[in-house]
Amino acid sequence: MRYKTGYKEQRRKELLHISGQIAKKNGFAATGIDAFMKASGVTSGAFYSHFSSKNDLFKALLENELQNSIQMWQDNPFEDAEQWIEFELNRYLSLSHVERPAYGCVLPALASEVARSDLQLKQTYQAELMRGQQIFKHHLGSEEKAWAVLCQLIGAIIMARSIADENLKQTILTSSKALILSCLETVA
Amino acid sequence: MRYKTGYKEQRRKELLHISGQIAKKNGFAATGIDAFMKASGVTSGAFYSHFSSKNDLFKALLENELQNSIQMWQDNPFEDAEQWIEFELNRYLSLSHVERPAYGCVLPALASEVARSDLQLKQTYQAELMRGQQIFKHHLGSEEKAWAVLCQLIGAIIMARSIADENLKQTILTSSKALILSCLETVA
DNA sequence: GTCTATAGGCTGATAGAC
DNA sequence: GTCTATCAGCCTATAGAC
Repeated sequence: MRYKTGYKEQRRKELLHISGQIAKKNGFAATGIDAFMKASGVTSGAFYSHFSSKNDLFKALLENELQNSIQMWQDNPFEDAEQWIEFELNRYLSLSHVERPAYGCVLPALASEVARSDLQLKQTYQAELMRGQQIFKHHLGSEEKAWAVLCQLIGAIIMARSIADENLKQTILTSSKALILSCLETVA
Repeated sequence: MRYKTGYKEQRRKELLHISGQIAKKNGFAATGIDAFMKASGVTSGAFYSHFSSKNDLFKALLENELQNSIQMWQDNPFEDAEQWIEFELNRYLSLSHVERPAYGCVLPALASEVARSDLQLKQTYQAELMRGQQIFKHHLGSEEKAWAVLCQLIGAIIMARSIADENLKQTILTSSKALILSCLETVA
C-alpha cells in the first residue's frame, strides 16, 4: 500500500508538471482535460483517479507552479540586495521568458484566470503568493516595494507577450528594468 | 441605403459596447456568442450579420475598448506633468477599478488573451496601444517611462484582482502608486 | 436584420471491462 | 490505475422563414 501510494503521488506530480506547462502556454480554461492527459500519455478517463474535477486540477497546478517560482527566487545565489535584484530582473525580464511561457513563471501566465475564479481558489493562491512576496521583501527592505516590483515584473511580461514587434518587446522589458532600478536607487 | 447603413453601424457599436463589458468581466474565450448576443437582446443567429466570426468580434472589440481607454487618458483635465500623472494614478489604481472590470480598462482584463492570439491581431492591438503610450510619453517625458508606467498599472490591477483579501488589494494599489511617484520624482 | 432550427464538433464527467 | 465507450451539454457556424 505504501508502494502504491508513493507511485500515485509521483504520477500526480508528473501530471501537474506537464499540465502546468500547457496551461501556462495555452491557458487553463482553454485547454480540455483530454489535451492535458494526452500530453502526459494517458486518456481522459484516467484523469479522475488523480483529481476530482478540472477545478481541482487548477488549484493543485497553481500551488505547484507557485512553489516552482518561489523556489527559483530562493535559489538566487546573491545575498547582497543590489546584486540579488539585478540577477532577478535579468532573469525575469528576458526575451526568452516572454517567448517561452510554458517554462516561465505562472504569475503572468495565469493571474488573469485566477482573477476570474472563486474566492476559495484566490485564498489558496494568495497564501502562496505572500510567501514569494516575503522573499522580495527580505531583499528590498519593505513590504510595499516587494508588491510594487512584483506588479512591475508581471505587468511587463504580459505587456511584452501581447506585442507583435520583437524590438518593442525588448524596449518594454528594458524600460521596466530601468524603472525598478531607478526607484530602488533612491534609498540605496 | 444610407439610412440602413447608419443603423447597422450604430447597432454594431452597441454590440461592441455590451460585448466589451462582458468580455472584460468573464473573459472573451470563456464567453459564447450566444451569451454575448443575449446580453444585447438578440439571438446568436443575428450575430453573423454584424461580424464574420468570433475572432472578428474580438478584433473589433479590442480596438473599440482601446479607443475608450485612450479617450479617458486624453480627457484627463491636467496639463502639468505632476498633476496629470497624479490624477491618472488615482483613477486607474482604485479599488473600484479592481472590482468592476466590466467598466474598467481593457488592458488588464484582456491582455493575456491577446498574448495567446495570432500575429495579425497583435499587430492591430499594438498599433492602438502605441497611441495610448504616446499620451503617457507626452506627460512623462520619455518613451521608456511611458512603457514602464503602463506595465506597472496593468500589473497592479491584475495582481489585485487575483487576491482574496480586500486590505491586501489596497496595499498593492498603494504600493504601485508609491513606486511610480518615487521614480518620477528623481527627475522632477 | 432577426428569428428558429440544426448541423457537427468539442467539453466535463461517469460506467464498466481489464 | 488505465482503458474504451458513452452521455448530456455547450460551442461556432450555417440555412431558410419572415
